[in-house]
Amino acid sequence: MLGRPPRPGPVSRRGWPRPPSPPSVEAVTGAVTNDEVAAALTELADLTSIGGGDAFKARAYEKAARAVGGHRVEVATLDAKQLQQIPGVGKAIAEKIIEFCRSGTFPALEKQRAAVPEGLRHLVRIPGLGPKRALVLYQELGVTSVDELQAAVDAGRLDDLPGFGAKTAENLRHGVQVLRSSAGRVHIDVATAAAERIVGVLSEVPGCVRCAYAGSLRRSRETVGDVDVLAASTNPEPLMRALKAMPDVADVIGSGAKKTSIRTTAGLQVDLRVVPPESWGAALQYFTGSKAHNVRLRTIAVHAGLKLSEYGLFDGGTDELIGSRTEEELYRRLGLAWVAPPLREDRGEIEAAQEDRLPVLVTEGDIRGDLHTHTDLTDGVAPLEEMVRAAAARGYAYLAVTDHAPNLSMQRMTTEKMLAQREQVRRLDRVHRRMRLLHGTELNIDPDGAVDWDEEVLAGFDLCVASVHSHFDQPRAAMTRRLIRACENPYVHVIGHPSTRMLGRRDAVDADWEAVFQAAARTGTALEINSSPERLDLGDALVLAARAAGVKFAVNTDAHATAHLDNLRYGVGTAQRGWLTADDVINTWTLRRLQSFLRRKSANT
DNA sequence: GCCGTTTTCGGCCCGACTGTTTTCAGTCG
Repeated sequence: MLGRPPRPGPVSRRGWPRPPSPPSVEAVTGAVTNDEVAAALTELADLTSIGGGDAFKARAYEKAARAVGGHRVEVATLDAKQLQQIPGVGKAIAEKIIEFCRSGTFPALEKQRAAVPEGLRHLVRIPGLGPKRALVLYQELGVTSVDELQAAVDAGRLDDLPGFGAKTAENLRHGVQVLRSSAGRVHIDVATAAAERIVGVLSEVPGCVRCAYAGSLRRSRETVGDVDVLAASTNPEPLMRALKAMPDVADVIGSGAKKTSIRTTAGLQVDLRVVPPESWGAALQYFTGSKAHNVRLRTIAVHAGLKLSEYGLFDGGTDELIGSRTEEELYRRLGLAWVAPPLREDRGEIEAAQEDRLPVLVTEGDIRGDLHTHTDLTDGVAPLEEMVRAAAARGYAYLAVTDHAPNLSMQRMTTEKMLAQREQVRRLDRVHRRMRLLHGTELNIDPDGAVDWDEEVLAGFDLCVASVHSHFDQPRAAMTRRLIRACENPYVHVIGHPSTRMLGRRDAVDADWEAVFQAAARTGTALEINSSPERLDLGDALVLAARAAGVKFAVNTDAHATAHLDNLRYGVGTAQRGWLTADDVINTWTLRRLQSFLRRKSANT
């Protein structure tokens, strides 16, 4: 299918996670998750487009992958007929899914894997490099990995390649850097899923007194390099054995009496430490970090004539144990209130804990509704009724449906479709007595800061989110003006994913954030904390700055499927890292207070 | 490969930007 590259040699297969083959124990026993099926279909889509296959076929696989990934029922439990009820899944894809659930792979996937070097799939993750040019690089230069691309760029081997000019080479160089800077780190949802699975298994091991994950994951960092799992037991051996025996362990990096390190098939490193039950609090505190926070704590201990380690808090002179069983005890003995893990970054939390003025952080339970969701009217995968049902099942008091507006033309939204949806929303609102449905939209902020539709149409929405979806490279002054003008629009209530960063793929836009925050605060425009694990936008540092400027926030999921509503926890984690209380977050408010905020916006500006 | 006020083929996500060309292909959202 592909032309042979001029430079023969073994194809590098290092570095990229791929579903286990032969199938894992889980796959054979039928416990294949929707995410795994979606990953296989996505891989097939990628390989198809890179291999120069039918673009529409690739798109069909992609669409099916998204639908499966967001499907509320485990597809492993469905038969062919039921599978074909999922939009985008027909006879052929249903067969592939069934075969995948049975054996962990299927013939079309294996055929593509054999035809396309695996590294090429990773090449197209470089911003600005798509399947077409990745294929050219492979066929003409034999490039099959990011490393080889970097070498080819550095050696000037792209210069003679038609269609690759100096600017392209420079863009690729920068793209490789962006990709590299995220190397080895995984998104928080992947790490959380792995950590919870492991904690679940280890907690069942006889002799396990306590088990939890610590590290940056417990602090709700946006990405994590590895997962730290902590267990308390007087008998570590069975715990170590249980971890090494888990089905998705790819290799054991090291294993001893106190610590075992493994790498999962997804390429994630997991460190398990087992401590005596009486050291639990000290160990949990120590392994949660951050390093900077712990350095401060140890300094405080030393000044008090004490010594703090992962084994406990000791008298500096006599080495007598003063405390070690719980974190609360340790902090109290050091004269501090217990500090919630997301705050432990040495960003003022030590002083606040000493003076007993730590914020009461917003929690997932405080959230009363989601203000940014999509349906299959635009690029979501679930129909309106399903999204509404799923939100109601979460016990929400309100839900805003905010499909894309016409200016994002790929979504083919029209005023007619929007008005028809509004009728549907009003009708459903009468059915769901306990949950108020708000009809909203996600407007597109154009390069000048203007948005879709005229005032008359905009005035008909209950709530408008407005977001940047293009022209990310505008100079700082223009981008700042653009965002401020969006804030000044009386119909814009929330700025969606304000920095537009994609973790590991795209940097935040360049703007004078201080000026933007002041505009948001002045105009009563909330800034979103987008809970998608690929965004988490605003990020914690900007949240801190915005809060200081008096900004209010909306922690939304931007759900494109019912399952995405569960991503809320990650947005809340970021809000906590930004020191936010429930009062800072408008979607913790009662419907009445929220509506008053929305109305005041129009009056203010 | 999916889908259908169209019933079995022919369309499917459209428009803009970028860098490269000299009229356009590739990429992105």
